[in-house]
Amino acid sequence: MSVDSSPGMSSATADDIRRAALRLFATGGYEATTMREIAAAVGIRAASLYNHFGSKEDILWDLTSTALEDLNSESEASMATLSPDATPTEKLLTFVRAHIAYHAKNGEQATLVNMQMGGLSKSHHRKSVALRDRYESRLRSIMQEGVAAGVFHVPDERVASFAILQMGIAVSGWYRPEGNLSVPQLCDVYEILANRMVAA
Amino acid sequence: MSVDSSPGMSSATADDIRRAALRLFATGGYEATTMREIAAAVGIRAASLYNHFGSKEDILWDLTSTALEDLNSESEASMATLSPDATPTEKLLTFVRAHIAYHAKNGEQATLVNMQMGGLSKSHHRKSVALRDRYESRLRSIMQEGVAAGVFHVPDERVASFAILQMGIAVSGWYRPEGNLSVPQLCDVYEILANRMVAA
DNA sequence: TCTACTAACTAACGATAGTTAGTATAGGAT
DNA sequence: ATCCTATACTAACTATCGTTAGTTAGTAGA
Repeated sequence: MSVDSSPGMSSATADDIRRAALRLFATGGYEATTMREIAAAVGIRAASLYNHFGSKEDILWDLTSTALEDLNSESEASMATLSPDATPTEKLLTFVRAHIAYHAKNGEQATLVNMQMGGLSKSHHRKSVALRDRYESRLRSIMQEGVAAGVFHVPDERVASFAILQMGIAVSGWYRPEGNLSVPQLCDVYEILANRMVAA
Repeated sequence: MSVDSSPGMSSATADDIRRAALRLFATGGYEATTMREIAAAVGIRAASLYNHFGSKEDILWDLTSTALEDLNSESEASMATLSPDATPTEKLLTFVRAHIAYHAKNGEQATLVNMQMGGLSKSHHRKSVALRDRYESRLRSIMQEGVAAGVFHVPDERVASFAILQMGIAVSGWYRPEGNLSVPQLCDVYEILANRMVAA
């Protein structure tokens, strides 16, 4: 028995399972998806899934934790490109650009995180919420910094943060790369909208 | 056998079932909620639910269609208060105010519509999507009118519409009436944010 | 060549889901 | 007083779920 389960090393079959489960969970929901459906999408039998993952919830947790860690690390990597004396506006726009880019390029992962976290065990759910909070608090800090510096003027900094986050998260629900907007163009649009929201 | 099922006339027990199912579906998800759980929340046995609704999906459809019709009718009622020569800005702010008020006051209904429509039958799902599209297209029209009149300046009117819709929908996920923001205050905040998004 | 391991298979288990059948009871209308 | 309807109950059915057991074919290393 091997049961990779860890998002690090993994066989080709485990990756096939991840891909199939991600698509099925995101489109049909975690509870509504059966192990037999996942197996059929991969081309094996349901019992063989247990050679790669310990349980159905293990697959969900694998996908969820990977998605949240990717989101955090891509966001942190973007922010790290800024000079230490960047203005709050520069920080905000950089955050928004990474936020939009992730949600445009990883629609299924984002959908999973935003709609299917209820399928996780209590312990995994707690860890996921912590990762999500860590991500969201980064925007809250930027917002507070801008307000304190007098360059952002928002009626309520908590509400404004949620609004910016959520309009980006929604991108994962409708954006299609084959449409008439490229990802950089989409990021441009949201940079403008976010910038207007905080400017007096 | 009576099986009211229609959102019009209904017994007190049917309303109890609606309330319990709404809460359970919204918090735990449709697929993850069992008929026995709903029944227990009402204080009856699972089989007795079938005196009031034909199936589990019937309950979901009852709640979903009611929610979408309420959303549409409240929005239309708000727009009807405007004079015929109202400006695009007045129309936008009126739409946003009703949008936010509904999502603040009806968090569970909104959550249901936004996350659990996948549990509906194909036919009911089609009707729900049509109702939702009717709602969303009203904002699109306002946006187009404002852009055509030269008073709105948005980088992409489709994206801007989605952004305004979604930042309001998200309110249903976090707003609590016992917090430090009243519904009118919350509407004020979002009026400002939406107004800024379309103003050059 | 023998061995150990991976990963697939078939078959089946126990639990639980939505649902139905049949029955009992209370209250209003005739 | 008696029917009738509404609504509750108990009991059970059937389907399907996630999961386990036991087995087998292929493969890399000693």
